[in-house]
Amino acid sequence: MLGRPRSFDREAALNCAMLVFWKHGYEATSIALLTKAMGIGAPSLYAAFGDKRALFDEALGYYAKTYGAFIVQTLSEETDARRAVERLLREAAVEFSSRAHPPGCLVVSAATNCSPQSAGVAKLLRSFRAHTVRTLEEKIERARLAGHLPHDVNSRALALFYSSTIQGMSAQARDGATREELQAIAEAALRAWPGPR
Amino acid sequence: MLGRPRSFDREAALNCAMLVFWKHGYEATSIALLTKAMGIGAPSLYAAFGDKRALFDEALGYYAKTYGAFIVQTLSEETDARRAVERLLREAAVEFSSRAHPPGCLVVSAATNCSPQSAGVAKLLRSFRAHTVRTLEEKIERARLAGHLPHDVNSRALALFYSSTIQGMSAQARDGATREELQAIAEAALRAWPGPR
DNA sequence: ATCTTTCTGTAGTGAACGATACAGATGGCT
DNA sequence: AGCCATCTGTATCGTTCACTACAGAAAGAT
Repeated sequence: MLGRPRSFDREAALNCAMLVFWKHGYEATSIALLTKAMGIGAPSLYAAFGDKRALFDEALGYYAKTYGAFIVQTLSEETDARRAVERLLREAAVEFSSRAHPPGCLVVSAATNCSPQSAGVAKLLRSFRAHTVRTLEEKIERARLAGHLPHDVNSRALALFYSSTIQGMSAQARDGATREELQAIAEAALRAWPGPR
Repeated sequence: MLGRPRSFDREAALNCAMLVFWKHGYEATSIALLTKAMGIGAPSLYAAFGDKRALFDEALGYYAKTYGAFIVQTLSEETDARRAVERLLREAAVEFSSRAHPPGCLVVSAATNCSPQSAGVAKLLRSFRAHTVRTLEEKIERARLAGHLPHDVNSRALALFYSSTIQGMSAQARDGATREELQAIAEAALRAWPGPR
């Protein structure tokens, strides 16, 4: 190691940047807003993270490993489709409404309003969401083939419904919904799980 | 009438502006993008509509009277709560996925990513959505008191669930969901309507 | 036909955007 | 202690932002 050492905690700064992106979204977050929240100057930001886009990509990765980890974990740990969806929705209700960080989900809400020149960010997040839908769909399809679900269930449609529920819960959280309200939404959505009526 | 008459159709221009706001959201829509889409110069825009915010407000009102009218109409015409929700979701599925205009709902998606200085737009749209939830909640509560629903139904929670479903459908439409997929989401959500299982 | 009033196009306003040049500060290394 | 690669703060880059001053064009009123 040579030269003057960095005067700030890189991970702590990254965490701060992520919170700002989470709250305002990619485009609406200015470098000035970031440097203020991270407590560093612009040159330090660029030296440590590249440019705004690279910082966002890294912040997104950090989100996936921390606050968004419950989704990845649930999808990998829960083999039973019904249990996976239950846990996904119930944990989302708690996570999205936590006062310890911005409401909702960064992957859902960080790039819904995009000008043409930063369409790449919207595309990246969309691919993240598409991956979640696909994983959920496969899980449901396996359950259907195993006979845990009626044969006429449309796996893709069901996966889209619960993905849409998560996006709706994120939107409601950003509109100020409380934990109890999000939990009620989750339970209502779970009533739509296929089965004899 | 005195002076040189306006060389463009004001309502047609307003319609174009609305489509751009619908597609990119309030902040990500620049004046340059607007003037290009409207086919007029910046001074004409400012003379006819005021400033960017006033233009957005008027575009929002125009949206409410045209593409978004089905929500207002459904909420005013359908007295039966169940029928209102069914019609809301089924018409939203068709409307949100139409190729004749940007996907999703302008009220849901035009100001989700906002910098602090245009928080007023986000607040305005949020109040629109809150009004919808309240109207739906009152309709459901009346149905519950009339005995059309189990007594232990939480009217607010159910209204939030279907509002959340609409927001989720808008998000899915923007992610590229087809009409059939949105319809499947709507039907799934309708399975959550309270009743004996 | 001329006047008057408004609109249109060019061209440019100050401010904020993302991103940097530069010089001085800093601390591990020899 | 002195060296030197790297970081930090100031001050600024060119671009784009929302917005407008100004001059010429256009048509109803007379």
